[in-house]
Amino acid sequence: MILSTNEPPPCLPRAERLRSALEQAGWRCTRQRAAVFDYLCAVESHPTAEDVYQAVRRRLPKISLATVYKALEALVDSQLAEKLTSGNGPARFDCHHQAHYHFRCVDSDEVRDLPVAYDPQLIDKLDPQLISHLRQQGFHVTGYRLEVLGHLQKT
Amino acid sequence: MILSTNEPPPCLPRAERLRSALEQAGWRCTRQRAAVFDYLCAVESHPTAEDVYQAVRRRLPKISLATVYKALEALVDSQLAEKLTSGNGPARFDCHHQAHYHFRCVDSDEVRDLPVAYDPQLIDKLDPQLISHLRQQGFHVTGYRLEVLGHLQKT
DNA sequence: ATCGATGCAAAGCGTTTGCAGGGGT
DNA sequence: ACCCCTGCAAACGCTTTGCATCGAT
Repeated sequence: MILSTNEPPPCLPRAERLRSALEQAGWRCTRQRAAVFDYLCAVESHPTAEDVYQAVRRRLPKISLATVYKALEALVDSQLAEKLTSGNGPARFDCHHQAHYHFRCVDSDEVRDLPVAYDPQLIDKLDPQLISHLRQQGFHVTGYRLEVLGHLQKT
Repeated sequence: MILSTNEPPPCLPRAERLRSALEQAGWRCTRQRAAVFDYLCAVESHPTAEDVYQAVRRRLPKISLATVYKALEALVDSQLAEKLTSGNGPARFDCHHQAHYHFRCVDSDEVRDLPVAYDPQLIDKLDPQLISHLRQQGFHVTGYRLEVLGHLQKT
């Protein structure tokens, strides 16, 4: 969430946050996973697994695409990253751990974060009875996902 | 949109609506496409291409899966159906032409329509300046997509 | 009669898996 | 030393494509 300024500051440096989150989820902290995480944190866009592979290869020339996929899986499982599958093409990955919204280009499938505060109550605002109404029908609501769609001018 | 009662009544019977929409988009109206459309309109759930194939096969035993994919493409292109790609598995298809929201089961990837009125102004309500702000940065907003996430109890 | 649509099979793309060897704890 | 992780290649699931034939207009 870009504009949000009242969030707690990151208590741990990135490397420590990575290690503790991975280990808490039962994964080891390896060079490959650190390189994938560093790249994800460094870019504005939300790259595909192939994008990550091409970038990380410059630092670790022997890394394989399968390892990138497994590193991304470990990061997602450790809640350090999110997997975005709404488009037609390959999945995209996002390391911003605060809940937030996305803009998606319907032409290129590119994704960007939106500079708008995330509203945890949005579903209730649509219809205050929706969540309890759904629960009665066997739907247990855990969250929601909002994507703004449109065209992103190529520059 | 299940609960919406103030929408215009369908002016044309389903078969005519199908034919005119397909032809307007430059597609022919064939038995296979009609069978796919009829099935999509008949079910509550949002089936995958494979689901459609298995169902339509009972009416047209010689239809192929490739034809189902091409029929679905024609229906989507003719605005008679929508392709839902947000999950991890195969795409799902939806023939309800009114804009609406979905519930998605994070376990099974099943999708259902939500009985809540679609709000065209929702993005403005999040932040009245968001759309013009995005336009200044080269993002041209055309719409949005909202999915409620949760668990759907198996019955 | 024309030209798009069908059905079949093969290829395509993104992703996952099996496995032998390597590296983190 | 243990066991997880890596890198390679092969398999996988979903979707698209090439092509000869069929069928809608």
